[in-house]
Amino acid sequence: MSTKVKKRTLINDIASHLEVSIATVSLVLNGKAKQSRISDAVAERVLKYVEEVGYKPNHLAKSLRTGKTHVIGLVVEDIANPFFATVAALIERQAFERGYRIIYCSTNNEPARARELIGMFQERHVDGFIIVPSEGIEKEVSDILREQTPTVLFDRYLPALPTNYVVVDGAQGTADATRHLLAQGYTNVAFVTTDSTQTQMEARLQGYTQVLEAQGLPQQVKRVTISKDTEPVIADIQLFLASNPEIEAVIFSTNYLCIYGLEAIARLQLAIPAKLAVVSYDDHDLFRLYTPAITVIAQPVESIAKNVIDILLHELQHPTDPAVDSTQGVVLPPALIIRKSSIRQ
Amino acid sequence: MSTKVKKRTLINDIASHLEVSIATVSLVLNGKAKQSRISDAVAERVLKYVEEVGYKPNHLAKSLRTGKTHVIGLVVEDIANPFFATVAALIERQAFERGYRIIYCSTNNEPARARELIGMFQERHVDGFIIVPSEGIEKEVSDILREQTPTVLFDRYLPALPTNYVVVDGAQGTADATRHLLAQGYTNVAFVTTDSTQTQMEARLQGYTQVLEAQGLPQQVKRVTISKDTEPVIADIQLFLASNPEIEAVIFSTNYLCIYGLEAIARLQLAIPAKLAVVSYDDHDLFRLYTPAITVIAQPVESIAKNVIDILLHELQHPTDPAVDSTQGVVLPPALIIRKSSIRQ
DNA sequence: ATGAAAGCGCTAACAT
DNA sequence: ATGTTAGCGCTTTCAT
Repeated sequence: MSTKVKKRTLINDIASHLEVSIATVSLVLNGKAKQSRISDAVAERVLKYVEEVGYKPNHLAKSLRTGKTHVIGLVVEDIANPFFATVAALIERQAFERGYRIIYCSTNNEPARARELIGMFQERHVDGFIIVPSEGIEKEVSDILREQTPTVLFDRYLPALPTNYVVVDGAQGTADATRHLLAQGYTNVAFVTTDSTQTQMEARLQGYTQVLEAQGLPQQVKRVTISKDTEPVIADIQLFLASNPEIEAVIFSTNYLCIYGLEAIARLQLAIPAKLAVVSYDDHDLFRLYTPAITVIAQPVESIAKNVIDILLHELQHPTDPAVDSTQGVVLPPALIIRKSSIRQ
Repeated sequence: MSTKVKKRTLINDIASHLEVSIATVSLVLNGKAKQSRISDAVAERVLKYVEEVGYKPNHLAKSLRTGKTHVIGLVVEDIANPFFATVAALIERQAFERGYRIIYCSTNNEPARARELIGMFQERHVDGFIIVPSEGIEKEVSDILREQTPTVLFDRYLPALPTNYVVVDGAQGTADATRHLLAQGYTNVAFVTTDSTQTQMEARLQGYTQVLEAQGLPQQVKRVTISKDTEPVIADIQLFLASNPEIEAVIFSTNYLCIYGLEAIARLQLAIPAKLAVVSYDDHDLFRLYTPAITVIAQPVESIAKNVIDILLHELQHPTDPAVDSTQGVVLPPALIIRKSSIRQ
């Protein structure tokens, strides 16, 4: 005598209880009653009983059969970064409402990990991908494209590949910030960025370069190497600022660089904005609440999420002919939010 | 002539190419070659060819057959909260290394959403659950337990239910912080918390109450109602502080309450710590970098993650007799990190 | 030591 | 209008 655990209700149980075939049940459940000319009476009985016993179809079996999992794989750089966390949350909510689930993972910008995660998502048979691409994963992404899995990149894109993408106009954001600083009377503006050559980083740098070149003003670009260990990053920024005392204002190309930068500035005891004006990319609790509050180039997170999910769901629901390139590239405008850290006193 | 997309390699293809049965291939792939007395020669040929063609078994089929998905469902309060984000990242990494995948979702502390998510994870046949329980989800959790799905709660637990859990000693954390403030000479210490009756919140409050009672000092407890809209929360804290000018120090029971609190304090232009000393739960970039830096009761995130995943994987790999209660409750110590915001000047 | 075959639960083409 | 049945790709028992 074995202690049997209560068994789940199966489609079979429904069918035999109702004395109809399992096909009828399946058809009704999948909203194909009408087109299969199943009588309303039967359809109703099925629906009622299904509700009554709380029958839930086995997704594994369903997916195995249909080849669709209704799961989207989301590969971001770092889910603990508020920018990505916010976009992910917005995407998740919208996808959920439209019947899709999101599974997400962070690459920490390590190509090896990105490859691993994409592979894992493929093994899990995701229906589509949303990817914040690290450098050097062109091959994996093009493999996905070849298999015709709908995919949207965001935050940056891979110029070599014809993909859908949603990005923010980084050149415009930085240019706006740079002009704002010049208008405040700062003439010696520095730009602190990473050593990455990803599209969004290059664009942000370009906005800075172009404005200063046009004005014939000196440029000071510092490229920082990001490591898991935060201390060297802070020390690097600190050294840069200490060795270039002529700098009056600095723009940080990402939220985490600015966080490190604020630490460096605090150690150097430079008053913001009296000794050094500060502008950062991305809004953040810290920047709003810092004393003084930090001026930021904010990215339109709601709009990013909406565009990403709209494009992806459209492709998922209207498969396109791979022969024609129906790829979409969306570029959204950033917004400069001016706070005390960049106002000349 | 249809344009056939390149077909995935199946276990069948492997078997027929190698002219062995698919059972042999399956057995070898699952490390059961030895116990099925398959010749080393054959096993080696299989492994070599599998490697060569990059065969990846279909997880859906595998799961349908075995009933195991090797996926763990992680239900947290808010994945954008750095505390949960950090614990989630640590759990994910450890689980990954041991062959398990994590899918996670935020409840925003809404019981309805928690129920929905747990249901969704069950539909996806997760092998186990890690849950930060909202109030009022005792029924769903006890359903999970009845189905004998291994489960671990963390951050708080459900006293009515015999579950595994990993929590931090909130009473001790708050008591340490309160004693520290008293030692600094502050006698009028307030405690700002939420209106939640979750175990961790009650414990944190208790630590405060007990210390002040023991000293015969006055207590000032403010319970704030959290809403999606941040403005009323800030206003509420601001009003509380403004109406009780005798308060010399305040302890916030969560990181987000303190963030709202800092905003309120800034609006009231109260100097920290000259006019008001501040201590918060959880460490955070903002607290480290704020001027002055904020004293915090830090939770041992690595240890929380390690305990959670160890307990869960143990249960997953060594199913226990449901008749005996082998449930584990782990209580970890917090650490008081003293910074300038609580040092009397 | 290896192979044949029965399912896991569901969908959908085909029969009736 | 409804029922029968062949798989989806894999694991595992049982037979050889």
